[in-house]
Amino acid sequence: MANIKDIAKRAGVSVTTVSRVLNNHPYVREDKREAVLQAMEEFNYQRNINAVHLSKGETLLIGVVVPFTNHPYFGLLVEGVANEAMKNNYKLVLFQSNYEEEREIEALKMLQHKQIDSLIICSRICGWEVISQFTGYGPIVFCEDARSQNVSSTFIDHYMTFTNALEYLHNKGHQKIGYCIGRRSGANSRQRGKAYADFLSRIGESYNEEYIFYECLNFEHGEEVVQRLLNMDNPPSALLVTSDFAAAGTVTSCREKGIRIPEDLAIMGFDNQPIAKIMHITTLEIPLVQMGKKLLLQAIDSESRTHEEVSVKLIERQTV
Amino acid sequence: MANIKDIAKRAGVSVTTVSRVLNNHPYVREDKREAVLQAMEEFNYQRNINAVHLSKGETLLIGVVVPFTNHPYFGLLVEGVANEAMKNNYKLVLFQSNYEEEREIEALKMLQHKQIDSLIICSRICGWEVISQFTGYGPIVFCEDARSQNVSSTFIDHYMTFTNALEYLHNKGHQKIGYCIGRRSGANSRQRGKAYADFLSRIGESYNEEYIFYECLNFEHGEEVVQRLLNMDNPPSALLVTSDFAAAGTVTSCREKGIRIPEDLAIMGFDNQPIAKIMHITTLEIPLVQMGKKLLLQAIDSESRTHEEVSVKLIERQTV
DNA sequence: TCTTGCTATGAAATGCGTTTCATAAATTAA
DNA sequence: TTAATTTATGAAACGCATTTCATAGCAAGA
Repeated sequence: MANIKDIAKRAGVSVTTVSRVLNNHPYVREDKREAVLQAMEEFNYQRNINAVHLSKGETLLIGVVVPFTNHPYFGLLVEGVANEAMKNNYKLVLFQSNYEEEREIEALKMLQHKQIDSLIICSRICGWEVISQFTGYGPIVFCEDARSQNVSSTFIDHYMTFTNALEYLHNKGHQKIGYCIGRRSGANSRQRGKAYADFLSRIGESYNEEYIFYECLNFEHGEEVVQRLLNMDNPPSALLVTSDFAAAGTVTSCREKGIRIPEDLAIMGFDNQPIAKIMHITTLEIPLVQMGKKLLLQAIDSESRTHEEVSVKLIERQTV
Repeated sequence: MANIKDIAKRAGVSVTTVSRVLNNHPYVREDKREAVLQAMEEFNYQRNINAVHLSKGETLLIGVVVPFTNHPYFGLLVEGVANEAMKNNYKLVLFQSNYEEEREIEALKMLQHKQIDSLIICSRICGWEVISQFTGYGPIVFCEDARSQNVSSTFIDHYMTFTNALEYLHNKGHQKIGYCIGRRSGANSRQRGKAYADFLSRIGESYNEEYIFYECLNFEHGEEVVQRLLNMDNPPSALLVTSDFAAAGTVTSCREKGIRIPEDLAIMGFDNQPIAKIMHITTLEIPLVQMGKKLLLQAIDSESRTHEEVSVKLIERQTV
């Protein structure tokens, strides 16, 4: 394959001039520019991106760490990131972590090695003490409240959101409220857990471990929830389900088992995915695509560290 | 940041020796190896990946083109690719094409520029005359029958599969059968369309454009299908829905509208996603994760071009 | 003792584009 | 007309690791 030198020779100019043409720098006489372009055409010249990267020290590649790629929550988030990346001429390198710390570290190391320019971590696993070792290598952006860290973040105030949701159910007359969540650990889960505990003590209910359902990520997990519900002596009358798909699964399974919604069980979803609309699920709208966009913009801004809070909106439908 | 030269100087050896240590080449005396390792430790040496790429002419990056990232079909497929990529020390560069030809070409150009080592195209848009211009730059792997092309592929015989599914419904007593599909064009859609037309003429039914539903990708599209069904004078008695999520949406919507399944309408899904199991949807199991794995293995095999046919399995449940 | 062959090591070439620096030529301002 | 700019261009340095080639030392086999 022809390289810049061949083009220069062919066009009768220096490599510098070719580079100027390549990068649209000024100060190239029109006839020389033409000659260069023609030579490139003639040799079907392709510039070696790796040489460009080496030279410029940047790759136009941005890493995105998600626990799963085939989850609707991260699907929408990544879609938002991907759309904005496209607009800004960046490409995405996808890391599926499966919530394994090692995978996240691999991504951080790619940042360190400058194989990617920045890194977006959608659901952090590593502790901050690990993350902080890498902050010097490029922007790291989080999808959680990271205001105390030297990184950028786009986040939702999960404590407040969860509190509001619980209050809403309480105002609708529910006293026994449970919730379904994706994972036990994680900053977001912790915030929600705290909001839940605080809420319970405020309304004078005791904390019932049985009312919390973990690993509720997808449609299919709704079935397990209902199964456990059926085995309870004193089941909750309302459930906050932190994923519309899990909520939809729960609703579907309830219908099958003859549990009336919202009479026997009120269900509130999260995200406002299309499925929630179709199934008339009351939910909290989280602007995932918009968040993805913000995340990417923060990722490509290597100058400043910013924190953006995004607010959610209650969508009232028929399951509460 | 320290480079290989600094390390060499510090360890009192040549850069070649450092490179040997770096790449586990033989012929380095133990004490020198130690010295190099220590120097690397001391300077917290990170090798410049871009220099490695430039030098080696490879990137350990594989591109994956999907129309949407947040679609369960591609979600599972990419998961399969991602898992296998991890095992083989490759990373993925994700291209969301939105079925725009230009996006696919961008990916092909990255292959051409050697920014990625190979490319997996999950749902081709460009014509073969375009693709063939890029086959010389690295392996391009397709998720469709591409036996006639100089590329690798992992595919399903959609003609046969669709035919079998139609026969199955026919054997169950259905004469008026319609189908829902993602997009109008595309190799797979065409194969299915042909199977459908051939089937109709075989059973002596006339082709009814109304019985074909396009843009059926997700749960929410099921509702539209049912809406259209309700407006028909002579609706089909069975529907082949080429996505379990769309099938699930259809089932849900039918229940809401009082259409009994399978009595009034038989529904057969595709993929055997978890949602199909929960909702007892009869479906055709497509081993997406396994296909993803095969795709990746083909992508990293730069020597040979192979074609692997994958077979599907009928999962009988309650919607037919 | 003389080959042959392996072990060990480094200099230099290679991959390729960008950017800095120096210089020359052409304008514009004074 | 001279000084100050602006325009135009190229040589060389730079980013950095890999790999080829040459060489030297040493051991085993003939």
